[in-house]
Amino acid sequence: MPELPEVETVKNQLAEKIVGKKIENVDIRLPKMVRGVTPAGFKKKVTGAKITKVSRRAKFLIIELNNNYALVIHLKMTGQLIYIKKIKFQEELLKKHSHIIYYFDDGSIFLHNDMRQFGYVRLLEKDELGSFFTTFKIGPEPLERSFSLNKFKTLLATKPRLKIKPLLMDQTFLAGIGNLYAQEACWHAKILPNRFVKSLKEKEIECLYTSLRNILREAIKCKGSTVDTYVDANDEPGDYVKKIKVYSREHQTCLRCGEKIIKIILSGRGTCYCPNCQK
DNA sequence: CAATCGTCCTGCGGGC
DNA sequence: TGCCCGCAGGACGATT
Repeated sequence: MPELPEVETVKNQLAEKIVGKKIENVDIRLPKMVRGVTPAGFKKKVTGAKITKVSRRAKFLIIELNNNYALVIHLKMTGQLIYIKKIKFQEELLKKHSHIIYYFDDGSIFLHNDMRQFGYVRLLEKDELGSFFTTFKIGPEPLERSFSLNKFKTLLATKPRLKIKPLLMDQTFLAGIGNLYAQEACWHAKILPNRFVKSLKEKEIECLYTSLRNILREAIKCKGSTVDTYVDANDEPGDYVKKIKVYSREHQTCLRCGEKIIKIILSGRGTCYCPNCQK
C-alpha cells in the first residue's frame, strides 16, 4: 500500500521522466476512476497539455499542467503509476488493471493501474490545490524541516485520549503515514501501538519522533516497500520490505528479542507488535 | 468526542 | 480438484 515513501519515490522518478512532455491522448478504460469531472471533460482538458511539475502532498501525487489544471492522484492500496519509454505503443505493455493510459507525444506512455479500483485521479484548477488540502485538513509533512520535535509534542498534546498507532495513521494529524510505517515506528520506538497518547513519556515521544523520521527517510532511499502490489514508476519493487520489523509478521519471532509477534485489531486495522520489547 | 461499521473491489488462502 | 466463504485495507460518511 503506497504510503509517503512510496508516493515520494514515484514522484521523484516521474518528475525526471515526464516533466515537459505533452499528453497526446488519454484512454480512460474505467471511468469511475476519474473523479469530479466527466471522463469527456477530463479528456478534453488534459489532451494537448504539457506537464510542468510533479509533486507530493501526504499520499497524493500532484501533476501540474501548463493550462491551469492539475491532476491529483491517490493510489489507495493497490495503485501503480508506471512510466514506459517505448517508441511504439503495444497492447501487451498493458496489464489487466491498467485503467487509465496517458500517451505522450514522444511515444512513451504512463499507466495508472489499480487492481482493487479504490484509487482515483481528480482534475483540479491549480489555484484550487491549496483549498483542496485545507478542506481535507491534511496534517503536517513529517519530513519537513519545520516539523520539529516540539511541533510533534504540541500536536500529540491535543489528542491525549487517543491510541498512538491509529493516531499516527490519521491523515489530519500527520500526512502520509499508513498501516505499515505506523507499526514500524512503534516497534523502533519500543512503544505498544495501543498506548494512550497521554501515557507516553517525554523520552518515548522523542524516540518515536526520531524513529518515524528515520524510517521514512530510509524507506525513501530504498524506493519504498513492496508488500503486495506496489511498484515504483519503473515497475520495480521497493527494497524497504527487507527492513520491515513487525508489519505482517504475526507468529514470527521479534527481530530484536526473539519473542513471538502478536497481531491485534486497532481501529479496524491489523496491527502487529512485540509484546516483550514494546512497552 | 471517539470508536465502529459499511462501502468500494479483487485476489488469495482456508476449509471441506 | 474445485468451489465457496471470508478476509484485507485507505479514507470517508453515517451511526452509536
